[in-house]
Amino acid sequence: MNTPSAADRKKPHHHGNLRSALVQAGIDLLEDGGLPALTLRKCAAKAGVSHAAPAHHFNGLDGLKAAIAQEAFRRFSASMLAAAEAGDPSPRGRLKSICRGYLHFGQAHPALLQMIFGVTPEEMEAAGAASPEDFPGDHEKGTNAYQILSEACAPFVPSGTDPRIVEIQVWSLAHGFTLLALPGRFIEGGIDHTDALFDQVMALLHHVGPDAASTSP
Amino acid sequence: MNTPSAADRKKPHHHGNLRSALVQAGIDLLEDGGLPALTLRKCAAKAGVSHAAPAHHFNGLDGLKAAIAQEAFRRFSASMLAAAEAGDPSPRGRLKSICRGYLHFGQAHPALLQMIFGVTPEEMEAAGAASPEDFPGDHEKGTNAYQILSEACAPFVPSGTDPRIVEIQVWSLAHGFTLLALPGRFIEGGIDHTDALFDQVMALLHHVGPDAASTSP
DNA sequence: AGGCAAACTTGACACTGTAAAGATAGCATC
DNA sequence: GATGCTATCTTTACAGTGTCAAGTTTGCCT
Repeated sequence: MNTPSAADRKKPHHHGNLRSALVQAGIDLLEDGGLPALTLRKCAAKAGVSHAAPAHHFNGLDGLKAAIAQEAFRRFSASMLAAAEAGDPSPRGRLKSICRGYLHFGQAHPALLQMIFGVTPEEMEAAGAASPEDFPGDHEKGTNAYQILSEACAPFVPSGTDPRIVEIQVWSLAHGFTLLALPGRFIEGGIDHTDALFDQVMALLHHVGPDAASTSP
Repeated sequence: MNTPSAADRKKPHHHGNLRSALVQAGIDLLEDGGLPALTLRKCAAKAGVSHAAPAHHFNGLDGLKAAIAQEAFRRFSASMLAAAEAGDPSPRGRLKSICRGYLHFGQAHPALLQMIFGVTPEEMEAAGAASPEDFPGDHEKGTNAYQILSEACAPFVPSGTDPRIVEIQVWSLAHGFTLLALPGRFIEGGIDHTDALFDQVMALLHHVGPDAASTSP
């Protein structure tokens, strides 16, 4: 009662609901301007409130960053899920689609990806989460990015082995390539060229799983 | 004249050579305290000079960050080279040693790795380099990290294919895992546990090479 | 109606990067 | 050797940042 279930819909007095407005403002700032453009005061200005208002909704700048990372993670998960359901429904096709979605999200929203995977322990603590596990919310349905990946990897896990091995193989490959191919970074070339290279690199996954070399995609 | 061969030993008047002292101070700051602890003024204080001194040696904060990234890249390369020469000299052993060196450098110096691969175009421009290619210096010998990796990958490149495919496969896998296994991030467990997991994940590389890449897509 | 807590605002402070102008030291030239 | 010159630093100042403490408003609850 005194604490109205925290994550419940709050009905703030002045502003409709500042919290999500500030998060969206922060994402906007972030998308054009990168990390250094994300500022408490600019977010406040963009939302039309005083410069100290964000500090009450989030636990300082770290809290805002964590909240933005959570929202970005939500969009990231949705993006991968959409890519999975739009592509080849076969197990291998689904896995490829997810990895492709991973890459494309990174190309389209580099700052958000940086936010998701660059969140520091202090920022997570500022958001109220102690361990990285329970941090990115959305444990409920299959909307968590790691759950999506995990389920897509399941058909390729050899019986009797730890599923996390295959998962991390896939995850590392997609994550590493996506980061290296970020605009202006270490892998040059346009998006189309990067896409072709990505396919060739991801061919390594043909050898993942029990029926590895035998099945043809 | 105006630029006395740039990288040459300068003989500053007051301080021995401030430039490298500032870079080292920045690395120290970075190693304990992370990115937000890296500050022009703190570097200056640590080097015993005025707070505005660094701005003349580097092109503002971006230039200092770029210089630190270059030095970190140099150490990173040396670390991988040392790991390669200390381990199994067989082609596959050498490749594994390099990847292991990649991981261990990330565990030991997370902030430096973040610096190396997080350097932005603006920072590179502030350092005088226009494209990411010519940025991290040390093109001369085999001391460049990418050259080291490239040479280690060479035995596994199928004849007639682009060497960069295998290189990026290996690079993405090692890079992705290293970043995900950074302390306090997404892959939990102690260093020993992480090492074991790393070996299992890197087993994917058993399928890299001429016979592997011949599979039809 | 009265109080009360949450949602903001206002004002201040320490710290940051950056720029302009002044001091200092080594070097070259005459 | 004296003179000037240039790079190296220092000093001073300023705009912008996050954060804290206090005040003000607003809506809800008793």
